[in-house]
Amino acid sequence: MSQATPDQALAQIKRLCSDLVTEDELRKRLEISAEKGERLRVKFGIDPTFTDVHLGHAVPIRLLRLFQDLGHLPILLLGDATARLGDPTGRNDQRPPLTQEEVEHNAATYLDQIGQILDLDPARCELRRNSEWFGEMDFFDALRLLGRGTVARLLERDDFRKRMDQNLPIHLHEMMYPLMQGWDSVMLEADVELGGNDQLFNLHMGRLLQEREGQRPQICLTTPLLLGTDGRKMSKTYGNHVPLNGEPADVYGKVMSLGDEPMADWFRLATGLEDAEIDAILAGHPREAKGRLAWEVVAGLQGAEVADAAATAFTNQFKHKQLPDDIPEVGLEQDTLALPQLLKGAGLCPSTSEARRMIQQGGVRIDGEVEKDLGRELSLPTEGEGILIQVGKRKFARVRRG
RNA sequence: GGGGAGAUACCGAAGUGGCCAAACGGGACGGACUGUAAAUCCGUUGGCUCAGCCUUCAGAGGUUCGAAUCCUCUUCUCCCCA
Repeated sequence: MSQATPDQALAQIKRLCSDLVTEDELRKRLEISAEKGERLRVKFGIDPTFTDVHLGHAVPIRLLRLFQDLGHLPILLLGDATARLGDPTGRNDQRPPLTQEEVEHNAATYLDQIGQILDLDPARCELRRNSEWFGEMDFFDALRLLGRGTVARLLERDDFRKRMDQNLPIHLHEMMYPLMQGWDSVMLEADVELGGNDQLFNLHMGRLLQEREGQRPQICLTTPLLLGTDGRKMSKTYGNHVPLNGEPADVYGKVMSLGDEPMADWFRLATGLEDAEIDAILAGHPREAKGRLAWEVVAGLQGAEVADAAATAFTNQFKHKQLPDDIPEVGLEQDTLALPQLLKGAGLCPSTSEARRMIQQGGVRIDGEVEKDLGRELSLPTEGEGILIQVGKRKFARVRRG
């Protein structure tokens, strides 16, 4: 058990919270836990429907970590059963159902990434899968569970409501999700369930079902949404996410491409810094603050050394306009070829049309010199480092024959 | 089972016989500037052997000199009624 008093713990938890149902219940349960020396069972579920976990997903995981540090028991629930049905959240389209193999693969990848934040030691964390109980359920059990919900109640859910308004499809099995998620809480006898901002409804369902089963209803905690680099909700579909397993340089760069306004949120939700320190940083120069933010994010995932290296590389490349250290080398089969073809062949542009645009807009450099001639023919050297080609500020390659 | 509405490029959304490779907004990309891959401004945003050509507006046919636009069938979605 940690040294924090229940009140201190509550304050730390609330700092990362958007909704808390209810604060009184949580306080009481923290007090009882402290008295009896019992760990609270804190559930967080994640459906292994795709492979990348991003910084937005990390917010509830950080909160889970906080509970762990406060001496409670995180229960990481892999929704392998729910994942196999397809995931209705996020986008308005349902995701295709996955095979068991895909689910297993995703689950393994998830654990790797989550392990960067949470201590997965079995003594400190319970790892469960909801196929444990859903795998055993027969159709009649399922119907009984479905009977616990009503259409009107389900339509209260924001996501469903919106789709109704936009005349978008809602599939029948999607109605199962809140119920399944709620049933997970029953089976796990959760004291607390965490989730993103959009999960509040599903979390409530857990309370409801637990009450009906004669359990103490869980406390629902949602974390604020971390916005993506473009200010919209962070999502892989928008391409505005920062993947937890991304290249350090890429993660660092993505954080640097953030606007100034969202920095405060990012500091609070994506780093482990204290409020006072964050305020001090934000009071300084925005450029320095963002650099610190990027450093903290990378360091939090990969450690201080990696973060230092990423910071140095970034400064060199963008402030001092130096070449990056690791420029990919590409070998092409032709002796000579026109510039647009070369850019495409080297993988610097997806099409020759795109390549031509880049050239015309002055975004292409050959050995450091801007080249605007579309018809420029280049002969590739067979030896040595090759021709240095640069497209925009971020794409580099050394090209030679091979 | 009946009636109605709809499917447009990465996303949202115009267009309803030629002036449409398709307005506009977002995103993305390039350039300038800078405090950074911030902000702002300018530009680009189907492909190609690129002043020309080729393939796109859910899919398949058809009408027409000419179709994203009209007709038929198919697939999918939404609404109303039963």
